[in-house]
Amino acid sequence: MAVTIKDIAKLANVAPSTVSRVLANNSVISEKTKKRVQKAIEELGYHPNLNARSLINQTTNAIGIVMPDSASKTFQNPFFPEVIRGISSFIHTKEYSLYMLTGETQEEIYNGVVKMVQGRRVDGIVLLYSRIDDKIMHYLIEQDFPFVLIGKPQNFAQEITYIDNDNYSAGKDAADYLINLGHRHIAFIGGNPDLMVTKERLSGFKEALKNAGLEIPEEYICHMEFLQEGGKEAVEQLILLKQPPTAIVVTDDLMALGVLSTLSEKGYNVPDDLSVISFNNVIFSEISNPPLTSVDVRIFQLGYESAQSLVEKIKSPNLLPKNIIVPYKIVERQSCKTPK
Amino acid sequence: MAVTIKDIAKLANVAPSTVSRVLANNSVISEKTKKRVQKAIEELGYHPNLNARSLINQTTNAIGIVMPDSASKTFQNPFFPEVIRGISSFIHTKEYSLYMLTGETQEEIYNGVVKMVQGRRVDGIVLLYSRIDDKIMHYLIEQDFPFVLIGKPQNFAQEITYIDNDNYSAGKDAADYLINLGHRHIAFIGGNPDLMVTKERLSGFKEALKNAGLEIPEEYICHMEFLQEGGKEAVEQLILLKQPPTAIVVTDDLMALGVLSTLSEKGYNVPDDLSVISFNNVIFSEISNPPLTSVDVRIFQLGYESAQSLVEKIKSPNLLPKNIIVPYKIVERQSCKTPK
DNA sequence: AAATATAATGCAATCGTTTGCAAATTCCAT
DNA sequence: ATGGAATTTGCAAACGATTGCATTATATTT
Repeated sequence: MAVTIKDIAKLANVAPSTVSRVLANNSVISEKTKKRVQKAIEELGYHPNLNARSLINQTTNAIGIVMPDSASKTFQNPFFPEVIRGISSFIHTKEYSLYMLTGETQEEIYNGVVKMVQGRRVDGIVLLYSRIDDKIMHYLIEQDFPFVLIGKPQNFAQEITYIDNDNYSAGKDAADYLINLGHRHIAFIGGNPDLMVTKERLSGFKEALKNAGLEIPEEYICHMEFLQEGGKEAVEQLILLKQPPTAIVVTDDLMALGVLSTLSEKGYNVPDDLSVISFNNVIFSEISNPPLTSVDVRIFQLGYESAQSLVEKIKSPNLLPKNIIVPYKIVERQSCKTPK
Repeated sequence: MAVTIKDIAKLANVAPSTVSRVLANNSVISEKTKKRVQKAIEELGYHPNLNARSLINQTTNAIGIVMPDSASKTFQNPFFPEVIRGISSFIHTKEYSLYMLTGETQEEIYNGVVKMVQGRRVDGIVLLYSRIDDKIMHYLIEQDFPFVLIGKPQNFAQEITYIDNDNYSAGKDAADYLINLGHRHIAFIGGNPDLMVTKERLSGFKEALKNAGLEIPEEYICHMEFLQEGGKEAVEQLILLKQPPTAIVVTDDLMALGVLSTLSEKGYNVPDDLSVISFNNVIFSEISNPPLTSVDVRIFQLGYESAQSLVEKIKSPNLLPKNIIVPYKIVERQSCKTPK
């Protein structure tokens, strides 16, 4: 049987309440008994039962992180370890711990979230994605449960604390980058169109082309899975067009990898025959062949800041929502070039 | 205020104990009241408070996963997301949830572990690494707390449930692979020498060279960080030797990446000037330049099986320990070749 | 030494469940 | 109708902490 506060009390010859107070470093306890109790704690190797504590305090000192659905696929994307790293890094300074929720379907995750929330397992939640019309987000709002969003919410932007890049501008900049290189036929390969990132980057992309007076044939816009295979499929379609693009904006490095390898299989050279720019600048974008020009969105910082905002929000629930926009930067490598 | 079992009881006009029993689907409750209670639960959107439950049941339905120290670095290695994916995938079928523990120093993690364990936050733990003389493992053994190890324990192998590859043989096979290609000067770049993986792969490596009657100059054995930089440093030392190796065994793909890029910086061609074989076969090993010949250790399966063993162990604590050896396979790509 | 003020401790209720046991209800046979 | 068994339900004590309030011990003043 585990050692409880009562055991300490008995050993130190005080009441449990006294022990509790020395644990809380309550100043009302005399130095003498404080010492005595601490010795007992030391001796028995006591550690408070966190469940009991949570029960009475209505607080857990844990935060939950919710991954997008089909975790089994999505976790392959180095984006996620990197955000988590950022989150971890912050919460560690605040003595919070980390609950992780994954799942294959949205339904499964939704159930996990209500269990977490109503079961009082965590004090707050960070959503690692922003999906259009997301049931989970609605639920959290309705429950008035502390949460922050990595990404931009579709609605209620004023009422939600979120951490994001300016993905619209980033999409625009990426496209402009290619336009400035002289490209006139630029395609877009995006991930799940229900995700706000995809949407935003796409509208930025379109805006840039429009400003430059360029056409956007419908077939130039593809939406695929956020994985290598997604990139592969998209490329296979694009190169069959009568007027294939000379450049592609890809919304995710992992997809870009698929693009690259498929292109090389089919005998195309990047960047000589086709330029590719992508997003996230994850660890392997510099080691691909050729190294990818990619928009660095500072994933770690997204994670770190989101955790920070969440903890703030937990501590002061009626703080006003805030939005943090993390800067991005195009890091140029060797996958883009002026077209022939 | 959250809705509790008492609210349900009041609404359904029964005692809390009755509600509890229908929740547990206790057969002693009549169909009629069961229906009534369920309706009330539905109506108020009740979900049990998990802390209260844990407190009385002495069980949490959560497992903890413990990362190696310096999480901020180590998490960059795709090995970890992939094990976690395996773990997640299993525990999801069992309605367990996931606690994640990271930290910069071993001390920090140790404290996290005792907090988790004594604080009764989790029912069991999976250690994602095996370190020589690991304080945390000793603690878990001493506390008789359910845990499993990914990797091979240094001692007590009989008393600990662990999931591992046969890293000794894998190291041997990797070296033999190079030997069979005709290499006579083979170096070894390993990660932290305190980790059992490193140790085992190294002894396999040595055995192979010994059997082939090859020398192993001391400078041929390097121990570095499990990161790209580690690979970089090692290479810089190796190429300065009067007799530089013609092939290298690297114990981790990420390090191998550093090896590859450094080699190419210095004007060496892989595999023409130097062969490289590494371990883990993580996602990017096929997209590096050149694609890496790597020993696939089935990371996902390591995770999946470990979770399964842990849950078994939690449910039947006096089950005998067992060891699961997951098969590995060398997947040949383009980083190895017969020396000139 | 008594009265009062102050500091230190303890009592007991509480958080939201579960569960052994007692009490109440229903059922059936007489 | 009545007794007794079988079926349902409720009471109350846990689980291990925290905390407002009462109480006791100590210090201060007269």
